[in-house]
Amino acid sequence: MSDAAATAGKDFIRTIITEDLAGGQHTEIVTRFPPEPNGYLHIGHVMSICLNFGVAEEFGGRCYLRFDDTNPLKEDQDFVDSIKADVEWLGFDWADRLTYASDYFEDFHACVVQLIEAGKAYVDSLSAEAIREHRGSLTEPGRNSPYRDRAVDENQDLFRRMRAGEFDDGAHVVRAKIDMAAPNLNLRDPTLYRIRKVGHQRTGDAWNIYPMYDLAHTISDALEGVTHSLCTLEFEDHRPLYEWILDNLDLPARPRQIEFSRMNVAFGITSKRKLAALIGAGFVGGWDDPRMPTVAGMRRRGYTPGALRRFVRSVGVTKKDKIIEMSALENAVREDLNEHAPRVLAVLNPLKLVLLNYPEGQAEQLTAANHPHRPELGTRELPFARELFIERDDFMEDPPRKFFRLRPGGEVRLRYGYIIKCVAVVRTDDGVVSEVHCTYDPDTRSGGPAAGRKVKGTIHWVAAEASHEVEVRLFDRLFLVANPDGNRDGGDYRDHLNEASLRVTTHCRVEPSLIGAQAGAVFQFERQGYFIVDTVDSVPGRPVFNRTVTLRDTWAKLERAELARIQ
RNA sequence: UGGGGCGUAGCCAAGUGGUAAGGCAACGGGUUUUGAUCCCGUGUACCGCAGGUUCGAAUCCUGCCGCCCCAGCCA
Repeated sequence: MSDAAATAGKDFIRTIITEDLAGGQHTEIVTRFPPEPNGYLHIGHVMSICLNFGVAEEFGGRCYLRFDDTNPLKEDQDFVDSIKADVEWLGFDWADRLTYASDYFEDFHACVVQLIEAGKAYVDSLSAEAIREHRGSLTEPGRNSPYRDRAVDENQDLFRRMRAGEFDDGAHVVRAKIDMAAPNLNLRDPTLYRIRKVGHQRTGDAWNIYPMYDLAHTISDALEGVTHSLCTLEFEDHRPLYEWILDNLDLPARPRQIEFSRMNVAFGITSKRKLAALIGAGFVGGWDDPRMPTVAGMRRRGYTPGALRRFVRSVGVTKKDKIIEMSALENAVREDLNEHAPRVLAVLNPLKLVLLNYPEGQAEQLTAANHPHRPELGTRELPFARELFIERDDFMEDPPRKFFRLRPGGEVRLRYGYIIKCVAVVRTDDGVVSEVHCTYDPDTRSGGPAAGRKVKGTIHWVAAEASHEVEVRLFDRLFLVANPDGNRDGGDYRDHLNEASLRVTTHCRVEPSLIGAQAGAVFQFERQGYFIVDTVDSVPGRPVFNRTVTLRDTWAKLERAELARIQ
């Protein structure tokens, strides 16, 4: 168990489960994660996955991965595959508990036959519009359908013929007979089955009718022996219907539905429809675009399962609407990556640096640690030479106060190498600095006689010859406002798109050890951030890097504060 | 104006009658050949508001206010 898990405390759901176990209501806990295969999993789903699989793990129970495939119009096998891959990647194991609501189509059908027999369900032949009119409104009760009191035999016959495909879509529907005046709209004779003469990705042409969510979900839970059916707040209103179904059918178990609030992360959206629209409009490259809040996107971005699980754990489970600040997610990512990512030297925006007193043609290898706190991760050799590249941002001709990187006449240490002093600047015709000339102090090499000499700053570098040019992609938030989904002022989420969310740089320079990096490998580019070798666009010998997240940057913060002060 | 939920610091979140944990953020400081990491330290949160019960209430009662969800043959 991680530290985060240990300090997270118990949420109300785990408290209920603990009590149910202690009180003998259950001897084993069974949960399920029931996605509809109609889109990619996103950060919000991660919460539900971690809760359901996590609870099963912690209490020694079982968790089903069940696809809620009751609407063949919207669902697709591709999504099934991506969801399985995502859950697995997050580190959860459903073992032999991979199921589909469609596995139970025959059971749902039998249940409805049973309800009809008991006079608790009927075939309605009103049109969809008429049913809507009869439903009433939030403040007015509904009216009974003229078909509500059809004879049991007629209902059975009609339902049989619906299944047989004798009617067109929309001709009939079967409804639960509950109460058209119920204040809870879900109880105003909810639809249980509808005709849809379309093939299903798993059952083919076997069915002409398909069950609705409430029926399918409740019965599936019961058939699988689910003890705690955990879902999000918007289903709270459905609980009375969930219980009505349980009460009126002869089922092998009685699950309890418990609702918790969804998790939203600021500056993002999780609506599948809107995410799909971003792809459709070409604003992002696909479901796995590293800027997407999808599991696939975050994976490609370099977020790790450990980071995501840590994050979810730190947020907690409650019933309060929440929008978590990005910093909380980034903190979890940094915590995880800091521990695991090997350090490496790379220059994002190169500026040529020449060591005037370093012998022409000389070259040497400097030893660098792969991780500052984990010596067992070893060291590597860094080629050093007369001509180097440093980060353009690490040199300023006329720096502000407290800038302790390189400046004319100033000294700085080259990471793992020597202390150097800037003696001259070369510029192009239009005045931009093209080269920095320095001298180095041979005694200050790491491990050398004057290695202990203190200078204010240390900067990273790469040898000019013995380094490689690579493409690096820098990402920023997709939206400019914290709650783009909220459209408080009638605005649309599309009005808030961050046009600068992707920056591609092709002239970055990395140390030679990186050239053979495997796709998916993660590194810390010292002083800059964490990067992953892109799994889609990298080719052997030519890695493309995605920046997962920057390092914390107190200098940038100082600069911003200073800027704010001046203005 | 029907029903269902929720309201503890900027964002999360403990707490369930005995006088407000923790994390993130922010702000100081120490260590540091990553301005990273690590380590210290800093918050009067009128516990949505107003009444009430009680020796004592974030916790119990009443009223009010604010926010979210529901009128798919979607899930």
